[in-house]
Amino acid sequence: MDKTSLKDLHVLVEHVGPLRPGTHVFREREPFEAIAAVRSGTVKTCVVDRDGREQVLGFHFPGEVIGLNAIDGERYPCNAVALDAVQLCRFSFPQIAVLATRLPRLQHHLFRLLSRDIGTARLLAGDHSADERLAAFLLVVADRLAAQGFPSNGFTLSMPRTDIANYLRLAPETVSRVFRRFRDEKLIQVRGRDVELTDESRLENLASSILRGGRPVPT
Amino acid sequence: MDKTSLKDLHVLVEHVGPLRPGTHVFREREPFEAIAAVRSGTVKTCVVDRDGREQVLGFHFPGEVIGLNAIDGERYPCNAVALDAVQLCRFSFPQIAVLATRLPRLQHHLFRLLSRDIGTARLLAGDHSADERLAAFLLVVADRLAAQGFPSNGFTLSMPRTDIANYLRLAPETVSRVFRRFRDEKLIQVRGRDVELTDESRLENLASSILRGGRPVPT
DNA sequence: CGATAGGTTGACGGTTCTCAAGGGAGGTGG
DNA sequence: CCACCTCCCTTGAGAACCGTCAACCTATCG
Repeated sequence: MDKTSLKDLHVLVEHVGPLRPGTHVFREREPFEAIAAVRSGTVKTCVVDRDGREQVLGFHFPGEVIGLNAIDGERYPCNAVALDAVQLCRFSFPQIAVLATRLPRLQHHLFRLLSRDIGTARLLAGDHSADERLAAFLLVVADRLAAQGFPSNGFTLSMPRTDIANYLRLAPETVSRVFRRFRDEKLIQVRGRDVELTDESRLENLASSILRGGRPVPT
Repeated sequence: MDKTSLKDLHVLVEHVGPLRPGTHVFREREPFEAIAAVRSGTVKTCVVDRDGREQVLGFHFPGEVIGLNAIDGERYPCNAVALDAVQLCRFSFPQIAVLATRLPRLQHHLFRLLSRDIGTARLLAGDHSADERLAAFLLVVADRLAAQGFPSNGFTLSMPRTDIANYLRLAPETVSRVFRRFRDEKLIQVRGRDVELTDESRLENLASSILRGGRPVPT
C-alpha cells in the first residue's frame, strides 16, 4: 500500500485494546460496520450451532484482517474472541469502501485479502488424517509467527488444545495423542503450549497433501 | 446492479461456449485474467494433488461467478471444467476492477461476491456424518436449481457419483449406500442421476447442523 | 488445601474406507 | 439387431482410524 492511502487510512482507523482474553471483538449476527486488523495477540473466530456446540473457524495473528466475511450478509457470520491480550485497528467498512473507489491500489488490496480468504479453508476442507492436519497446522502457525519476527521454529501456542482440536475437526484426545507421537518420533518438542519444530522436513512431508507446495496463508 | 453498470459491463463481456463436457474453462496455475459467470450448464472446480488425486472444490450453476479466488495469487488456484454443455460470460478482471472504481455499486457487488465465497466452504469444513453431508448437498443443489426456474424439487444431477463423493469427502461407495438408504426411508426418489426430494422437511432436519437455519449459497 | 480447568492416557466401539466383485446403460462395430 | 466394451454405479465383507467414555494427572488460583 502506498503512502497516500496510508495517510488516508490513518484518519479512519480506530485503535482498540488491549483486550483481555475472552473479550469479543464482534459477535455473530451483530450488524456489520467495520473490519479489523490484528496488531498483536491472537483472535479466534467461531460459530455456535443450535445445540450450543462451538465450531472454531480460524485463528488470526498480527497482520491479518478479520470481518471480511461479513460484507455479504451485512451481519457478522461468526464470533471473534481474543485469546490473549489483543490490540487491533478498526476500519469502518463503508468509509474504507468509499476510499477504495478513489484509491485503486486500496481496492485491489481489499480484493486480494478477500480472495485469499476464499482459498484458506482448504486446510480443513480436505479429508486428511489427524497426523496430516496437525503437521500442517504447526507449520502454518510457525510460518505466520515467524513472519512477525519470532524465532523461526520455536513458539508458544496461544490457544488451548480443545480449540486446536475443534479447529482441525478432531477430538481433543486425538490431538493429544498425535502431539505425543510427534514427540516420540522426534518431530517436535512439546511442553504444554510451548512447541519447537525439530524436524521440519519430515513435518512438511506429512503435511504435503494439504499444503501442496508453498505454504498458504490461512485464517 | 443498476442500468448504467449493466451497459458498461456489456462492452467488456465475452460470450463463451457452448463448451462440451470435459472442456476446461481455465487451468490451475494459468495466469489470471478473467472471471466468468456461468450462463447455462454446470462447472466443476478442482485441484489435482501431487499424487494425481483430484479434489473437487465446488460445483457452479448458472448465475454463479468463478475465478474470484485467483485474484490473490494472480494465477488460477484450481481447474474449472465443464460437466455438461456450458455457456458463460468472461469478464476481464483488470477492466472490471477499473470500472468498479467508477461504479461504487459494482465494487460493492464484487466485494459481496467475494465475501460470500469465504463462508461457502463451510458445507465441507465441519465434521459431519455422511447422511448430513448428502442431505445438505441435495437441498442446496435443489435450491440453486430452483432459483433458475426448475421444478422445485425434482432435478437431474449433472455430475457423476464419484464427483459428488469427492466433493463431500466421502468414498463413492458411501455415497451410493446413503442414496440407497435415503430411498429406502422414502426421503428421496432416485434413478441414476434423476433425483426427487419427497420429504424435504426430514432432509432439512438431517442437514440442520450444516445449514444452520437458512440455506446458504454455496460454491 | 481444595477446587477447577486443561491436558493426558487407556479401552472400546462405530462410522467410514478399502478391497473385491458384480450389475446396468449407452455406445460402437460386426 | 446383437455382442461387446467401457464407464458408472452398486453391493458386500473386513479393517482402520478416530470418537466416545472414563479415569487420572498437573498447574494455577483462591
